[in-house]
Amino acid sequence: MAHSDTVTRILDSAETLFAERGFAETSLRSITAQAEVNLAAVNYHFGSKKSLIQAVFARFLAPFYRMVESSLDAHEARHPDVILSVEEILRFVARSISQVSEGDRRRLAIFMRLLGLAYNQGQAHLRKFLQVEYRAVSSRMMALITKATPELKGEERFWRIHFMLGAAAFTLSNMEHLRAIFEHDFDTQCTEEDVIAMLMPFLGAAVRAKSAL
Amino acid sequence: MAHSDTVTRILDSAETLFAERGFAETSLRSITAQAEVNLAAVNYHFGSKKSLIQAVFARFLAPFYRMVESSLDAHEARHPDVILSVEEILRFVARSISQVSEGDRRRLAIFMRLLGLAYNQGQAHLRKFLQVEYRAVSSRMMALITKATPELKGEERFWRIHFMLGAAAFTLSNMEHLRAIFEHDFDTQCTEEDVIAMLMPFLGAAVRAKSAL
DNA sequence: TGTACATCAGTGAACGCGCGTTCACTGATGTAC
DNA sequence: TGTACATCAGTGAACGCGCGTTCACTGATGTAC
Repeated sequence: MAHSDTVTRILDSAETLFAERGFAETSLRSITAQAEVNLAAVNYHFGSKKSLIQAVFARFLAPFYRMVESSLDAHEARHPDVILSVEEILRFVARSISQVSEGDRRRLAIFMRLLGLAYNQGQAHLRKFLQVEYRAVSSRMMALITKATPELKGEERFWRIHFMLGAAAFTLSNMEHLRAIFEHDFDTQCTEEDVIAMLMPFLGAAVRAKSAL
Repeated sequence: MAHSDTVTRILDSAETLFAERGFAETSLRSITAQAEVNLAAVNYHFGSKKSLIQAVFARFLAPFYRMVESSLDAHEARHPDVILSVEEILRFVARSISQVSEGDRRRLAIFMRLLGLAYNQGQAHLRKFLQVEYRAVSSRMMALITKATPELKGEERFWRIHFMLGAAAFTLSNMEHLRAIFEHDFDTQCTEEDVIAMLMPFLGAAVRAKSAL
């Protein structure tokens, strides 16, 4: 599947529309109409709607993960044996995200919405896709978080990681809508970067909370 | 709309299936088949699928909110002028939830899934329904949280409330799936109550984090 | 250099399916006189 | 007490629509001999 102009235009439109409406609510007809491309071209190039969803995801995730890996490698080469805090780990992730999606805010919303969907029942194909394709990076992240929180039992760490994931996925995937509410309530602008800057100490403090067990 | 047996059976089936699959993925045909009821009965009793969704939601939410209101009233009568902490507020909510959904775990998952959907674009009818029907309770909760966190600026409190909402909505709406992963990873059982017990100190510490501003 | 064939991106129209909704209808129960 | 009518829960079948997918086809480009 060489990246012809048609393929790129389909991916661009799918990215925008998925982010705006979600997956089930976006028809192939609306994607191909916006891309000014023939309806059948999606099935010709991608085979199915499911594969298109995965392709949209992969186009964002592959460079993102490469970025995380290489910046972690660089850091570990410079500072071997240094144990990162949760906030520092999150900052690595956030920096990689903003580098990969530079200039295009929607990509972050898509990524997070997909993450949310992947955890929903009935989207097993996405969950499987994620697990298989990106096992390496996510287990590296898990190992770092484990080092950063040695006082937590494994069970509680599991849940806290998912609480963090939830806060991030919910907030970022609904970013546009939440910002609209915010601007209505407070009559102030608020950028995505502002929100992420507020999210990090929130999660950092949360993960260090005294255990409930 | 008197609560005939048919109405109750439709609501019960819709509740189960919505919780298992989500709203868009659940057809009226599957609901009426499980309820052993005629397909047309949904439109006869509820008018439309949207109204059915709202009715399922209302059946859970109305007693839940009544419970929160009355237990807050009782508490304020016993201890006037006492300022509740965020954890205590959350405990009031959690207690009301488990009292309302007693014996039926699915109801919590539905409630949270709906909350998540309400914040998604394209589900404007749900958002509006929630805002209109339950303005009173949610503004009372907001006022309590504001009292509990006097050191926060309004803007940051707004975002932290939504971070909390996200962690709770994501975790609880995907509870069944997350517990399946957990049990696979750790070979241990884990109840919904256990997860909620872990979530509360997590959120309490998070909301008290030092401001990023 | 010219011809025959293969490959491949893209197309237009149609297919079958499942969906939410509608509608004319039934049969039981209640009400008026 | 009996009859005529109204109300209402529920039904069976169909409607129209939008969906993802398929298929026979076109036309351009590359390749073999």
